[in-house]
Amino acid sequence: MIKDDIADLIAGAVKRAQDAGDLPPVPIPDTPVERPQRPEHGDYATSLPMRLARSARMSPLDIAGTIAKQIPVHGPIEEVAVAPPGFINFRLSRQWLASQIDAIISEGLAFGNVAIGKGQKLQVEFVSANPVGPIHVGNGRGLALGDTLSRVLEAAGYEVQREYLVNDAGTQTQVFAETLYARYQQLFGREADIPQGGYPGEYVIEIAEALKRAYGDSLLRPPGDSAPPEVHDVGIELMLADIRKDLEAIGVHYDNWFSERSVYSTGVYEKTMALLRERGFVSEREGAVWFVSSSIGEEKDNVLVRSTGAPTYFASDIAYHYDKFVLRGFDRVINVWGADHQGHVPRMKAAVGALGVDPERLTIIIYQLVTLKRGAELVKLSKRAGDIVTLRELVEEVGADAARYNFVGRAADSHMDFDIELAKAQSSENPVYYVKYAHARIVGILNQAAERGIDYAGGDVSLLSEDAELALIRKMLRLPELVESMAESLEPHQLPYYAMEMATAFHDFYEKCRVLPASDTTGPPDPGVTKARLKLVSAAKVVLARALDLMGMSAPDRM
RNA sequence: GCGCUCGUAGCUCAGUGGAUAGAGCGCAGCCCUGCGAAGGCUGAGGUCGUGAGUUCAAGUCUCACCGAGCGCACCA
Repeated sequence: MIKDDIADLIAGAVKRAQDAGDLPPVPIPDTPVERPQRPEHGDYATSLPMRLARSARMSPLDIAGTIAKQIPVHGPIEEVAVAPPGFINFRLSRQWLASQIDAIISEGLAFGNVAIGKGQKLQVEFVSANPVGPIHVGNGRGLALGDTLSRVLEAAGYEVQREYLVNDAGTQTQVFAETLYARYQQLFGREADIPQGGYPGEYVIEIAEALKRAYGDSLLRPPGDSAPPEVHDVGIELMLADIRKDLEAIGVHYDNWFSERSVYSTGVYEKTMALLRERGFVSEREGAVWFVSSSIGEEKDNVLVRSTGAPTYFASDIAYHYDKFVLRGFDRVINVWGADHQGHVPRMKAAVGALGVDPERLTIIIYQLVTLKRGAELVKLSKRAGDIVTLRELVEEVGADAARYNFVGRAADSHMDFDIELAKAQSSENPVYYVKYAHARIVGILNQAAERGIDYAGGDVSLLSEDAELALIRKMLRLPELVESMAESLEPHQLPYYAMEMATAFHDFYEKCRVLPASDTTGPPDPGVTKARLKLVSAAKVVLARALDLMGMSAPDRM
C-alpha cells in the first residue's frame, strides 16, 4: 500500500538526515502516517517532526524541513510540503493515481484484500442465541457485526470459521421443553399450564403443532408427568430450523453449529476438568466444585459443579473453549457477546489461561444492547414476557440489506437506539439505497457502452485529470487501508460510511464528467476520454461491489 | 455500593492525540430538451455532559462529578 511506502520514505529520510548530521541521533518513534482532513494538505501527512521536537531540541518546523529535504519527489509522490506547526504533507501524482485504475480492474473483487492474517486459523463465534425462541431484532446487531467482521478478516487473509454455539444442555432449554410440552398437551385438550418462567410466545404453539404433525399423540405421558426427553430434543431441533430460516433471511451463514451437549457426550468435559484439576485450579467446598480463579487475579472463585452435581454453564463453556483451542487448534478465537455477558469476560479469559492457553488468543467483543423503540415508545425485548420483535419481521419490512447496513454502522461500544417505525419509514430514503443506486447507475453506463459497441479495454487512463476523477480514485484506494485497520481493531463499523463516501464520490464524478457522448456517435467527450472514463467507471463498480460484499449486501444491476 | 460501556447538530450516529469537528435523516431554498433526479448544489443548525489535570497539541488520554444502559448467582 502507498501508505506503507510513504512511511518507508519518511523512515529513510530521517535516517539520511541523521547520517548527514542534520538531525541529532535521537530514537525515532513509529512513524505515524495520517490522512489530512483537508484536501489542500495533500493525500498523506506525518506529524513526526512535532514528536521529535523535544528529544531533538529543534523546532518542529526545522525538523520537518530537514526531513522533507531528504525525501525524493518522484514516482507516486508529486509534492512534499512542510506546513506549520510541523507537518510534512505528501501529494500523490495524477499519473500514479490514474495508473491505479488498471490495477484495481485486474484485481477485481479481490481488491481490498490485505495480507495480515497470513492464513491463521481464526474462529468467530457470534450471537449463539439460545434455541428457545426466534431470532429477535436485538440479535440482528450481533449478526451484522459478527458476519461483517468475519468477511473483513477473510479479506485480511485469515482463514475464518463462523460458529454458532447451541446451548442445548442448560436449564433454559429444559424450561422451554416443559413449555412446549404444555402446549402440546393443550392441543389434545388437556389442561396444562405454562411452567413458571416459561415461554408464553405464540411461536411455541406453532412448534407444538409441528410436533403433533410429526409424532401424533405418541409423546403424551400420563397427566402430571413432565416432558419426555424427545420433546426437549425434537423441540430444539424444530426451534433451530426456525432460527436457520431467520438467519437465512438476513443472509448469515454459519460454517459450524456446535452443540453444548457434545462436550459431555464426547468426553471433552471430563478431559477439561481433569486438566484444570491437574493444574491446581479446582477445589471443593460447601458441596460444590469451584474454579479457583482468585489465585490468578480474579475477584472471586466461580462454581463449576453445583452441589446438585450438575455442571454450570461456566464449566461447559470452559470445556467448549478447550475444544476450540486445544482440540480444534484455532490460532485465535473471537467471541462476539452482548453487553449482558460482560461480567463473564474476565473469568472466561482467566479460565482459558488456566487451561495453559495464552489468553491473548481469545478476544471477546462486547456489543452494547439495542434499545428498541416504536417512535417514542420503548419496546421491551423479552422471550419470557412473550413480547418479541423478530428479526424476520424487520427484514420483511425493510429488507436484509437495509437491516444489515444499519446494524453494522455503529461501533460495538455505542449504545444503539433502533426505532422500528423510523427504519420502516425511511426505507426508501435510507443511505443504503444511495449506495446501491450508485452501483446500478454504473451498470447502466457500462451496459450502454456495450450496446454502443465501445471497447474501452485499451483506454488510456492518463487522460484522467479532472478533480472529480481523481477524488474518486483516491476514495477507491482507501479500501485496502480500511480493511487493514478494521481487521486490526476488529471494528467493521466504518464500512457503511466508506460505502457512502464512495457513492458520493461517484455521483459527483457523474455530475461533472460526462462518460458517454451525448448522441450515439458524436459530441463530447472525445472518444479517448470516454474510454478512459469507462475504465474508471468499471473500477468504481469493482470497489463499490466489494464494499457491499464485505457488508454482506447485494450490488444490484438495476433498482 | 462496586465494575464495564456510553454522553458530539433537532434525531440517529462517525471522528487511528494533530491543522478550520463531520455524515445521514429532518428543516429552508435552487437545478433535468443530454450516460438512471433513488441524483446534484446552497443554507441554517455545535459551551463535543460538567470541572480539573497530562501534553508542543485533547472530542480523543487520566481523575472527579452528573446522567443513561448493562453486569455483580450453586441462571445462561
